[in-house]
Amino acid sequence: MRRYSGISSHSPGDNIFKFPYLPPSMGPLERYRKRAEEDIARVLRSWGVEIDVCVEEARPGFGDLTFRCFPLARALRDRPDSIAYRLCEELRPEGFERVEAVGGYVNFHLNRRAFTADVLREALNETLFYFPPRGRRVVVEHTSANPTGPLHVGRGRNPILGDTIARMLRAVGYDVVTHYYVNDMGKQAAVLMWGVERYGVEASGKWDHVYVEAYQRAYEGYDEDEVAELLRKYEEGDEEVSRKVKTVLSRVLEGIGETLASINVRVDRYVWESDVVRSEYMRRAMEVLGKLAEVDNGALYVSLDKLGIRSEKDRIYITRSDGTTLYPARDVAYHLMKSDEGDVLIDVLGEDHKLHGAFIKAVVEGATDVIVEPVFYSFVRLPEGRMSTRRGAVVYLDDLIEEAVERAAEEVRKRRGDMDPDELMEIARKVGISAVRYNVLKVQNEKPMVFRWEEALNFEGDSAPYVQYTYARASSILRNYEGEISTEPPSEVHPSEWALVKAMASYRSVVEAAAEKRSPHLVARYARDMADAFNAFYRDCPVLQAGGPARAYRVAIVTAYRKTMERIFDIIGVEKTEKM
RNA sequence: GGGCCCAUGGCCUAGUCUGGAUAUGGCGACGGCCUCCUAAGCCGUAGGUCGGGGGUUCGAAUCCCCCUGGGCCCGCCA
Repeated sequence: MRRYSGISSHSPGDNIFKFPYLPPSMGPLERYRKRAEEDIARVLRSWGVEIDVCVEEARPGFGDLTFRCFPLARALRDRPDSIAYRLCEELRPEGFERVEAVGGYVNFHLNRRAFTADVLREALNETLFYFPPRGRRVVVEHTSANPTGPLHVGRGRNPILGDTIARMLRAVGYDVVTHYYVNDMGKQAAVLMWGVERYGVEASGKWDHVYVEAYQRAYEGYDEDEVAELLRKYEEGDEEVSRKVKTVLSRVLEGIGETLASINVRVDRYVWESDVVRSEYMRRAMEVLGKLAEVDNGALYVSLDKLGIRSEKDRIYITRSDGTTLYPARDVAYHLMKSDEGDVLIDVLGEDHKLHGAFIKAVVEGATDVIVEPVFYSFVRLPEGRMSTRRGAVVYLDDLIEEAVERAAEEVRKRRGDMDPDELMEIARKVGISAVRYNVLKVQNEKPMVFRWEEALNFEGDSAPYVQYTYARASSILRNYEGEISTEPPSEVHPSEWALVKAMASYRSVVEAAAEKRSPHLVARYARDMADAFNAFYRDCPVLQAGGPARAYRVAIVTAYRKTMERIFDIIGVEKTEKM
C-alpha cells in the first residue's frame, strides 16, 4: 500500500483552520492521528519545545503512523534517532498497541482489531464518507468550447477534469454549481454562421457533427467583411441574425450536451456570452476595468505590469477603437456574474489561457471578495502534432466513446457470451465510458498527453475496468452470501485484510487532499490502490469458504469495500457494475 | 527573443507544493497460476546516471541557479 500524506489536522490548508465554526469531522484515522500528535506535543512541551506536531501515515513496514524527529535535532541539540528513542520512552498514546523508535522516526502501531472494527462500522453506516457542509459555494466552469462543432479529445480533458473537480468538492461538503460559458459572440461563431448561410447543411444525426462541416468549409475561405458584418449585427441584437445564430448554436450545443451526458459530465447552467454582455454585469465590468485602463487610439487596454503579471505581452485590450468590447472585458463581466453565485470560482482552462486566467484573477479578485482559481491542463496531442477542428486533424470525443464501448462489448462477449444482450450492452457502456474517463483522470492535468488509441482504450492494468472488476468480484461474493455480518475481527487481522482496511480508512484524507488541491488524479490513483488491496485480500483471504466467525467478518470487509468504492466511483464518474 | 508549463527503466506514469527510512505502479518482454468466492485477475524475473551541470543541506527526484529538449503564450481573435 501507498502512503498518503493527506492533510494533517494542523496543516494550514486544513478546513478546520479556515472555518473554525464547523464541528470537527474526523474519521478513525484522524482520531488516532490526533491522539498521537497530542501525546507527542505533551512530551515535547515538558521538554520546553512548543511546535506544531505533524504525524504522517507511515509507509508499509514501518507501523501505521509516524513522526519524524529530524526537524527537532537542532532545537533539542540531539541526534534524531536519540530523540526518537527518548520520545518513545515517555509516550503513552491511547489506542495504540506499541510505539517504537526506528532511525529518526517514531512509529506508531495501531491496535489492529479495534481499528478494523472502527473502520468497518463507520464504512457500513457511511459516517466514514460524511463531510459536514462547509457553507462555501463554488462555481466550477468547464468545457466552454466554442459551439462550432463536436468536442474533440484535444480538449477532452476539460469536461472530465472539471466534472471530477466538481464531484470532489461536493464529496467534501462544498455547494457546487457547474457552468458552461457559451461563446456566441466570437468570431468563430460568426464564421460558422457564414458557412451555414453559404453552404447550408444536411440534417443527418447529431447537430454538432452536422454543422462542423459548414464550419470547416467556411474556414477554407470566408469573406472577412461579411463575417464582421454578421458579428456586428449580432452584437447589435439584429433580430433576424440573432434568431438564426441562436438556433444554430443551440443545436450544436445540444449535440455537445449529449456527448457530455454520455460520459457522465453534468452541466448545471449554460451561460451565453451575449446575455452577459447585455446584463448589468457588463456595465459593472467596464466600471472596474475603467479604473485600470489606459487609452490607445480610442481602444482601451490594461497594462499587465500594473496587475503584477510578468509577461512579455504588456497589455490586454478590453475594447476596440470603435468601442465594442473584447473577450477579456466580457469575461470579467461573466466572472462578476459568477461572484454572486460562488465564493470560489474555479475555471478549467487550456494551457493557452494561462495569461488570460492570470488577468481575470487579478481583476476580479481586486474588485470582489471571491477567489478566482484557474485550473490548467495541457492539450492532448496527436502523435503528429496538435489537433485542429479546422484542419480536420481530430479525434472526436464521440468517436472515442463509441470505439471504447464497442471494444468493451467485445470483451464482455468473450467472457459472458451467454448474457442477455441488453445487459451485456449496458455493461459495455459502463466499462467503455469509465475507461475513457479514467484514462484521462489518471494523469496529472499539466502533463502533456499524446493520444494513442491503444492507450485511450486501455482495459487492463491501470484502468477503469481493472478497478470495476474488483467491484464485480466483491458483488459476486455478496450475491452468494446470506446471513449476518460482523465488524469484529474474530482473531488476529490478516495482513491483506489490514492493508485493505487501512486503504479504506484513507478515504477521508485522500479525498479531502484531492479536493483542496484540485487534483483529480489523486482519486484515480486511490481507486487503483484500493483495487490492488482488494485483489490481494481476494487472493489471500477466502470469504465464503472461511470457517466460523471469520466468514461473517470477511463479508463485512467486502461490504465495506463495495461501499467505499461506490463513493470513489461517484467522485471520478466511473460506473459500478455487479457483473462483467 | 521573452514568459509560463513539462522532462522519472523500451513506452506511459506516481512521488515534487510540505526535502528524510528500500524511487510508485502500469504497458511491453520473459517464466509460472483457472477440479478453488469472476484469469479485465494473481505470482515471479529482467529493466532506473529521477534530462545535464553546479549549489544549499547531516540528507535532494523534491529547494535555488545555469543549460538542453518538448509544449503553450506573446492579436483592437477567443
